[in-house]
Amino acid sequence: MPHKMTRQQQKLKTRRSIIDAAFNLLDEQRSLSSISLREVARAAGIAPTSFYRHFKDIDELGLTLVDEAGLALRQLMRQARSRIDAGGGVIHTSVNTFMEFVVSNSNEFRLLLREHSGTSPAFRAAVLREIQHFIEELSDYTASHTGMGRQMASLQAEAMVKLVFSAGAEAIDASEVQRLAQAQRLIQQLRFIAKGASFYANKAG
Amino acid sequence: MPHKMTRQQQKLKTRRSIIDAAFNLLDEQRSLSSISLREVARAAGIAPTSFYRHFKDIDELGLTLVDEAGLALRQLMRQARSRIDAGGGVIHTSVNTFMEFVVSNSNEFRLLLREHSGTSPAFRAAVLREIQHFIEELSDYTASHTGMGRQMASLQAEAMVKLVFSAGAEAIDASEVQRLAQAQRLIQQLRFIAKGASFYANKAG
DNA sequence: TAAATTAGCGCACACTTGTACGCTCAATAT
DNA sequence: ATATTGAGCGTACAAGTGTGCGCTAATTTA
Repeated sequence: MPHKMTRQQQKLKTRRSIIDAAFNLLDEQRSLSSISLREVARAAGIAPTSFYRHFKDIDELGLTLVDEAGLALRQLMRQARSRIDAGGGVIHTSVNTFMEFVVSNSNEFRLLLREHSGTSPAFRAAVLREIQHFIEELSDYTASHTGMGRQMASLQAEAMVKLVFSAGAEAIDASEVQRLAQAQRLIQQLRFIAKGASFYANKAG
Repeated sequence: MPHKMTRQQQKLKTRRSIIDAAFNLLDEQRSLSSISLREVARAAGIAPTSFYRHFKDIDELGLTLVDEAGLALRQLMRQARSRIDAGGGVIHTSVNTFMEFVVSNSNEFRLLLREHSGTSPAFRAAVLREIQHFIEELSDYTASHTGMGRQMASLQAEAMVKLVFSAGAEAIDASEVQRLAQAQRLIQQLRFIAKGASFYANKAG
């Protein structure tokens, strides 16, 4: 029973329920471009026209969702880094953390995955920014921890992130045991890259 | 001026115009789930209801498109193999061939790319089959040409194919010069994997 | 030649969609 | 205490959708 609420608080609460409703609609069968304004409004418990009090478009809502999902992803990265510093292999820890994210925030990850190759240029660009961010941080980490040249580190990080996302795409529909097997494969593949990159770094800079 | 035509020929011709119309609708802004039956019919120059004489669903048409795109991809693979046998590095030749495909069959590739992480489980499965096929052939090739164990070859092939598809996804929206730079990066990354895989293969089998 | 088949069409129907417009009525500002 | 604001609602409309039904006209079969 909410006792009192300022107007702004109430508005924020409604906005949140719109966002949450949209996320819940984004299950394995729906994408941003296939959910309608009315559908979201219905799920959020407001009139269709009230939607406009919060977002000018369905696209504006979509960008908000991408941002939120990207934020969750960045939080994951921080979490992974702290675990690494606490011990445990870099690759192993990162992969496990990532897989946890895919499972526990599956709708968020699905959104990023889908809109990465979706129909909206704006959404694609937004997701790409998130991934670039991801690559950059990993690249910095690698460069500073291995003394590898920046260009090599960047190549390695890009390849790794792409593999991780691909694996995540498969993991999202997989069972627990399939996911574990996939994680093992991924870890080995990332080691290929790490090994190969360090080889070429020592050889040709 | 077509002089005469059997009924079957005429029907096949109409079917083809439906398929072609659908492919043409699948530009950078549209996906299978966002094109409507009426839209396809309009583009094909037939009445909406005539569509049903050829496909029971829009989904049935979708599966046909995925199959056709996959077929084009397989033809590409054959072409790449023949070029390899004629000399030139395996990786280099494969990447160039693939990039050519992405450019000259961009709508087909886009279809595969998009439906790979799309909303329809049936489409996803269909695309996955095509990719698995791709991986398997590369895996066989690697195993027989390097004497590497099947499991290692499979891991390597999977990683390579995933990287290639990721690069293709970026190449499709890129300019000529960007594409060339991207191809260079990809080639180097594939070398990482090849090097890493052969290292682990010699070490632990 | 007569009968059967069938690709393609037009009409109709019940829905869903985005959004313009004007109202209410509670929270805020004056 | 009074005036203003603004979140949320209901109504309405034009446009689009998938698809059932029955017709035509030409090809195929008998």
